[in-house]
Order: sequence, then C-alpha cells, then structure tokens
Amino acid sequence: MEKRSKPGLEDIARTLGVSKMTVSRVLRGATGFSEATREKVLQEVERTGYLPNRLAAAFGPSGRSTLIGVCVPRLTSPLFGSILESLNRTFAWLGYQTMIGSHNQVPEEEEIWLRTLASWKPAAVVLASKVHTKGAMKLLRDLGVPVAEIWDLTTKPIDLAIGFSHLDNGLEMARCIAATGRKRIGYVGALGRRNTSGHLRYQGFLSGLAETGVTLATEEILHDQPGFYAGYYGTETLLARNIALDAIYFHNDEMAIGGLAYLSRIGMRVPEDIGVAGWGGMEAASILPRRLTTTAIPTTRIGKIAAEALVKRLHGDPVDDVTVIQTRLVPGSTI
Amino acid sequence: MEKRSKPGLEDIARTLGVSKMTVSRVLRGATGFSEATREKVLQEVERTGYLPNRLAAAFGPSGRSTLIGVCVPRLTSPLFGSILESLNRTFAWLGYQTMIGSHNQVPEEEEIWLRTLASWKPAAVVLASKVHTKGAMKLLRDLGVPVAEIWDLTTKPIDLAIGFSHLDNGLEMARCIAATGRKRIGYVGALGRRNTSGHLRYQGFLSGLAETGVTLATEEILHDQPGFYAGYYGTETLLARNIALDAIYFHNDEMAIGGLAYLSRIGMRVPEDIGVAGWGGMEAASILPRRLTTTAIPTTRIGKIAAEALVKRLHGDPVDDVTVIQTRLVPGSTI
DNA sequence: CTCTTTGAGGTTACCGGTAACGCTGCTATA
DNA sequence: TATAGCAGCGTTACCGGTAACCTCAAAGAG
Repeated sequence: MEKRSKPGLEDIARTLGVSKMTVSRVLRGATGFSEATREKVLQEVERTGYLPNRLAAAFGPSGRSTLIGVCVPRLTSPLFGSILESLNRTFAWLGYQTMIGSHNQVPEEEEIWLRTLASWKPAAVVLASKVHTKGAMKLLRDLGVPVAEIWDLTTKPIDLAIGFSHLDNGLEMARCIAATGRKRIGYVGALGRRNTSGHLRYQGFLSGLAETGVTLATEEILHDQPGFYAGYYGTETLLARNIALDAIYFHNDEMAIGGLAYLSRIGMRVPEDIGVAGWGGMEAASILPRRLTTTAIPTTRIGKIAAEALVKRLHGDPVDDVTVIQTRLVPGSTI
Repeated sequence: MEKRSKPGLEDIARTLGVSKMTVSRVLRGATGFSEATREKVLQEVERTGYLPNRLAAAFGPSGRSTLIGVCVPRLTSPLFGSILESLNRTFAWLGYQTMIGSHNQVPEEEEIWLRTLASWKPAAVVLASKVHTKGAMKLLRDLGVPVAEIWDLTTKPIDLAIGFSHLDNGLEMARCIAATGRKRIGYVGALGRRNTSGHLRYQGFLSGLAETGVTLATEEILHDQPGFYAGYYGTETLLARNIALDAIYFHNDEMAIGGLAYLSRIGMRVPEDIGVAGWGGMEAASILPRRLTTTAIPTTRIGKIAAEALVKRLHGDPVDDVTVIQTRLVPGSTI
C-alpha cells in the first residue's frame, strides 16, 4: 500500500540530501550542479524508476510544455499518415509529444480543435491546412507559440512553413501532358471547390494548359472524399458526357486508380486510347500493369524537417522561415 | 500589454463576486449552485472568452484528466486511420482528447510510448496490439486507469476489449475457399512471424484448411510492411517455386492487390487460373475489374464503441468487458 | 416554536514542477 | 590583502484548478 501517488522530485531530493531544484536542473540538463551531483541524481532516478510529471512541468506561468499540437485534413490518408508517423517519431526523439487532430477540410473544425488544444498549453502547433478562420488566427496569436504550416507553400506563412507548391505540381503535370501532344483533357477532382491543396493543383493545372493554348475539355469535381470510389464514379460521369478525351488528370492517385479501374471496365486502353495522371506517388501507383504517371511527395522528409525546424525555433536557434521540399514528377507510362 | 497570462477561474469569480469553487462547480456541471448563479457564470465565461486550463484540472492529487492515450501499430494504414478518426471524434464529443502513438508491431516501442504517456497522467488508454511487454503491463497497473484493447479479442483482456477474432476471420476465409473445391493453396504474408493479428489470421486459415484435409501448399511471409509492394514481390517469389496453385490468401487487401498486379502481369487470369483473397475490405477492393474476395471490418464502429465504453467506465457506469464486433466476409469474384 | 434537513456557497490545503533570487565558499585578480 | 566573480546549490513563491470540509440561512417536520 502506497500512500503517496508517485515518487517526485522531492522524494529523490530528500533521499539524496539535495534540493528539488538541483534534481530539476540535472534532469532538464540545465547548469548549476557538479558532475558528482549529476551522477548521484541519475542513479537515484534509475533506482526508484522515477517518472517525470509533464503536467506539472508544463503547469504554472513559467512551465515549459513539451506538447505539440498537430492538425491534418484526415487520418485515413496514407500520405498524411506518413507525415504524422514522421512527425511523431522526430518529436519523440527530441523529447516532445504530439496531440493529433483532423479538420476534414473544414476550417471551423480546425478552430474547434485549436480551442481544445489551447487549453493544454502546447509548446507549438503544426497545421496542414491552407485556410484558417479568424478565430483560429486569434487563438494562435493568443497562444503565442511557434506555428509550422506544412503541406502547402503558397500562402503567406504565419511563422514557419515547410512544404511545396501544389500550384506548381499541377502546372508541371499540365506541361508534361501537353508535351505529349494531348489536347483534349479532362479533370476529375473531389472535396468540391473548397480551398484545398487539391484545388490549387487544379488551378495550377489550368494555368499550365493555358500556356500551350489548351483549355480543359471537361471536368467533374465531386463532393466526396478523394478516394477510389470517387475516382471510379467521377470518371464514369466524365465519360458519360461523350466528349472525346485523350487524357484525364486526377485529384490524387487513389482517384486515378479508381479511374483506371473504370477505364479498364469499359475497355479503354491506357495510354493508347486515353492518358491518366494522378498525384501523391502512392505505392500502388508503381505496381500497376502500367506505372502511373504521378507526382511523388517525400512525406517522411516533410515531417522530419518540420519537427526539427519547430524544435530549433523552440530552443531559440535560427531557422529558415520557409523550407521548400522538392517533389518529383514520376513520368510513368499512363500518359 | 497584459501582465497576467490568461483569465482564470479566479478572475471570473472576482468580477462576479462569487468564489472560484462556485465557478468550477458550474463549469464542471457539478451541483451546489442556483440557476441564477449558473446563468451569471456562463455569461461571464462567454464574455471574457475564458479557456479552461486542462493542465491545471488534471494536475494535483484529485485532478481529473481528460486525456486518453491511443497506440496503434501504424498511422499509414487506412484501417487504423479510420479507427483513429472515429476514436478522436467520439472522444472529442464526450469531452476527451487523445494522445496518439504507434508501435510498429514492436512491443518495446509500445512500452516506451506508454512510459511517455504515463508522465501525462492520462485518464485511460486504448491499445491496438496483441502482445505487451512486462514493463508495459507494470506501467498500466501503476497508472491504474481503464484500458481498452481493441482490434483482437483472442487474448485475455486487461480491462475492456472491443474487437473481433482474427483467428476466426482466417478460419472463415479458409472455409470459403475450400468450399469452391480449391485444394492447392498458398499464403503471402508480411511482418515476419511476429505475433501480430495478421499472423493470427494465418493460423486460423491453417486450421480452416485442416478441417477439410487440405494443407497449405506453400507460403511466403515477408518481413516488410504489409503493402502493395510486399504483395507484388511476395507473389512473384511464391510462384517462382513452380508449385501449382489454385488460390492465394493474402495478409491484407493491399497485398492482395499487389498480388493481383503481378498475376495480371504474368498473364494469369483471376479467378479462372488462380483465386485470390485479401482481408480488410479496403475501398479499392470493390472497384477492381473483379471485386476482391475479402473480409470487411467496421472500423468506424470499433472506434465509436471503444470510446463510448471507455468513457462509460470512467463515469463509473456499467460496461461489458468484452464487445464482439461483427466482421463480414465479402464473397467478391476473385475466388 | 424548536429541531433537523438541505440547498447554496465559502475556505483551505494541495499537487509537482519551475523561475527568480539569495546565500555560501572558493578562486582569481587588483 | 581586499574584493569581485562565479559555480553550486537552497529557499520561496507561484500556477489554476479540485476535493474535502465548513458555514449559514431558509424551509419543513414534529
């Protein structure tokens, strides 16, 4: 039967005959103690199995939190999953913990999440959204902690930005397709016309086509999640219009693969009858009978760099405000 | 310029001429105040934009935490992503926040994560792993909070269990395949022979085959993550042995789709030349030229029920120790 | 009319760290 | 030799809620 909850700094300090503060300094790696003291403290910590109380550490006016809030559009996407995995791993390595949320591309949901996060006094915030509500911006300002915006670079960063230009991704793919001489081009997207990064790629794609004097022949932007189903049915809808097409650009690889499934079903050959391009560089894209033309995104790198930059900022070390991550157009053989 | 950090309970209490305790009672929905007082407090909270400090609330000997730890094998799987999404949503609705980690099927990583989590004094823990280290079990015991084990049911639950039997899933699929008269059956798995839920399905599959006097003709268990690549190359390896096969069971749908890609590449027809079955019920499985034979998992339901059960237990309401979730074998047309 | 109950709210102790600040004794320098 | 500086450590206040305990007046019971 224990009466007290858990051994704390004080217990260690008492058995060692030093003060709480000394133990605290040793454990935080601060200065103001001798090597002999450090040894003693670490041994006692080991012996007692002392667990620091991060609640207490973050508490109080001068408490230093090790909590990082992270909000992404959704948790079901392997792309964001990979970023989260990378962020989690890097932050853990550097002594920080994450609190993860998703906003489903609705800025208001991000604000609600941010409000909850704020009540935990986080040390920093990572956001993977293009748009923020006024309320969210005010919350971020009141929090007064570093903010890393990942994923897209086109917006003016609040603080730090790590990512790439979705607009350029779309532009680049348009040029790639145009270079093959294809001129009757369609687009299949998702998430409506909300201001998402997918929509940016769409806009970049339009600009890219315009460069060569081509206009989009037809488009179908569903309101669903950008998954296999949406790609399949979106393609069906697009082709039902009986507009002759020689290429389709998709919101992402999942949708492109859904589209390929429909094309295969109706007997259209890719790339002979029609070209297909996706985005995201998912694993499946490279094992298809014909390797999918897509843009590969180094998600692990993005997570690692974002976490490292944020921690540097927290330590007061100099960091670049904007870090551009290189993406790579994978030519494939579906165009 | 503000001198104090943020308005707290005390600030609201002072302007209203009541005590901190009264404000706290109102906000927590406890008893011991009049309707008039409640109104006043809520109005003042609204007016000042007061944010509760959950750090302070969870702190102290009698602090009530609203933090829930959740640990899943990986964040890149849409299946686990969907569970996390569902857990997050349900917990948020009920006033709780999650701290998410992944253990990558390594029990020691789970223990490390658990140790970090423990220093945040969570109110409860959700685990999606079959095996736990001794250290992890001790940490859970010391924490003394409710634990929900989700995903698999075969192990003796620590506290609550919500899930289904992976063994039965494998068994059922074996019977389904055997019923078609196929007898030369192969298996392609991943994650080595680690004690994962995939391995349980494999074992159930073996038992199911044994029932009908069939033994596995050949198997290939890779050490990679169970993704498209692993399925593709695993199938290549399997078939390179030149053992005649009329069906392959895969670790999951991603791998099955990878396998289908290889089969298609070498010109084998499915299901005429060879049958294929996966597991997981991913979206893509149902848009393939032939609908994939698989087992659909109601991930959203699992998350919702797990979160609700855990919160009930936290409130002291009665809960079933074990909740069985029905999975559904989708016959498809690849067998 | 007195005694008990109860609703409404106040008081106090406490949690486990952290920063600020103060004290000691030793060493380097004028 | 005086003293300034500093490494090393102790002391103290504090944070923002919560449970436990206490008070007090009004209502109801006998």
